[in-house]
Amino acid sequence: MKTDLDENKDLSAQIAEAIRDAIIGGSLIVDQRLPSEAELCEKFDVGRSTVREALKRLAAQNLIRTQRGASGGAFVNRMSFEDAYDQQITTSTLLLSMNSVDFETACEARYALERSCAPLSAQRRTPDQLATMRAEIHRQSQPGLTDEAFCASDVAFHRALVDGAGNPVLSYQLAGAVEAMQPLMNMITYTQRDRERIVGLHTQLADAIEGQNQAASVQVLSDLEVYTVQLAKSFISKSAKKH
Amino acid sequence: MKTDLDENKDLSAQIAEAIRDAIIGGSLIVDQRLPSEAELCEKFDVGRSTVREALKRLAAQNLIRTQRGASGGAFVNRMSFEDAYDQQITTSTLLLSMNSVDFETACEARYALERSCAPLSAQRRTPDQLATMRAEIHRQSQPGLTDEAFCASDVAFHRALVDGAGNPVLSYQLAGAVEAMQPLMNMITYTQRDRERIVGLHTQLADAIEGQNQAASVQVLSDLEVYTVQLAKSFISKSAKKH
DNA sequence: TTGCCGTAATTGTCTGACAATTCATTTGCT
DNA sequence: AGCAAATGAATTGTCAGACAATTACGGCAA
Repeated sequence: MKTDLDENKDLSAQIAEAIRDAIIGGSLIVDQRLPSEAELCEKFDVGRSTVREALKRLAAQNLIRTQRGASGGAFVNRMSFEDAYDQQITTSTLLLSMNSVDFETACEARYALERSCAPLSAQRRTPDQLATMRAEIHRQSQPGLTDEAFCASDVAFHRALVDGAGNPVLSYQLAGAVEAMQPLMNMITYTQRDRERIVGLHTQLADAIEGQNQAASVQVLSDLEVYTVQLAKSFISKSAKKH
Repeated sequence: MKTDLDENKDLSAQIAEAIRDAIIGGSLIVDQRLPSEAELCEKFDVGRSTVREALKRLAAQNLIRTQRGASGGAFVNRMSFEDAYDQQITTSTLLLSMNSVDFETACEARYALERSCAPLSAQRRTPDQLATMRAEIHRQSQPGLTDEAFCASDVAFHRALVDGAGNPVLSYQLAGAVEAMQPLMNMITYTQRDRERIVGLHTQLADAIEGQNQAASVQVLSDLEVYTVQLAKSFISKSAKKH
């Protein structure tokens, strides 16, 4: 564990970085116990609050967990796929909302990534995943569904598609792209006709996946992208007219 | 800013979450100043150390920055693409190293994602990005290059390819996939013959991108994936034999 | 053997103090 | 008047000490 420092930053940031490097570099193994706060105080020659702030920084990144009591302490956390999903979604969402990424750019990225999963999903999707897709399509056809619920179902549908590729690394990478778009999609109001069209495309997609037709699955996703962009454009021009 | 709490967690975690939600939800705008630590103490009715630990958690996620002095304080940070890159890479690296994701799975994800960028890159790559690709190919041909430097150049080459798509969201998403693979790739030793083969494929890829040949660029990436997996397999069996 | 209790270790929280930094204001000198 | 230096106030950074809460462990008694 390195104990030297980068100048001009908080002590707590320097200490957090040193420990972080030790974890990433492998000198601290998963589930290994870090020295107690008191020991870290001595080691780095700082007060306890400084050490604690450093540990909280690491905890915020899911790098460690803490436990109270005797034989408690801070332990190196195994980075779970679930934790990684969450971080990725938070980061992606903020990135899209705070950098005024235009809808088209985000949409292009999302569908490009999704198209990379489609062929794999056509090969490998489980019956369960296929059933999820069908169930979400059914939900999307229900009249009286709020726009928000429609969007949520849309996300669930695409999640199932992505998970169908059976590659957890892909699922993780895609989580951000798909979920982070939801706030943007939520701003759109869907007419009955829009929904019918989307449900139609989703059905085509599910059919392609069920029939293991890779080319068709990719093609439908492209169609869906075109339609989504068109929807967003007409929605934007409509709300511009109201002004 | 919500002040209610989820039970059974640290106070500092609850407070951090409340503020985080406020930022994500938009009640706190970019560059807006948070209340001072003293004010937050009153607002949440906790001690100063608790508030500080909460703020450090947020700082660790690049959600806020702090400044000392009068008219200092904590300010909502604009999530930059650069910050997001870094977080992505750290998370992805830990995910791969701590979950014993097998090489083939990681590789499949990486090339699937990269193939989704290739057609766009063929359309839009700037001369500058093309020049970067050529330069890295040249570097990779140099004899006497260490394996590590060869890998680093490989990453730079693929980064240029991905950036060629001209979609910052894609670049951000891909950063993790490409860079997080590097530690895994670094474990492989490349013979002269291996390098020649890889340089050959890189050249084909650069040619396809230069000639705006989308289909070819995708095909070369598939070839590269097959070859990489084969390399890794033979390397693994070799090091198994040594045991 | 089993259950209870006390002790020690460790993190969680609070309080108070001082240092360091930054900005605004005032003071003093020319 | 104008400018420079000193002063003061607000704020975060760090430290020290105390106590609470939680947990593991060992000893003791029924």
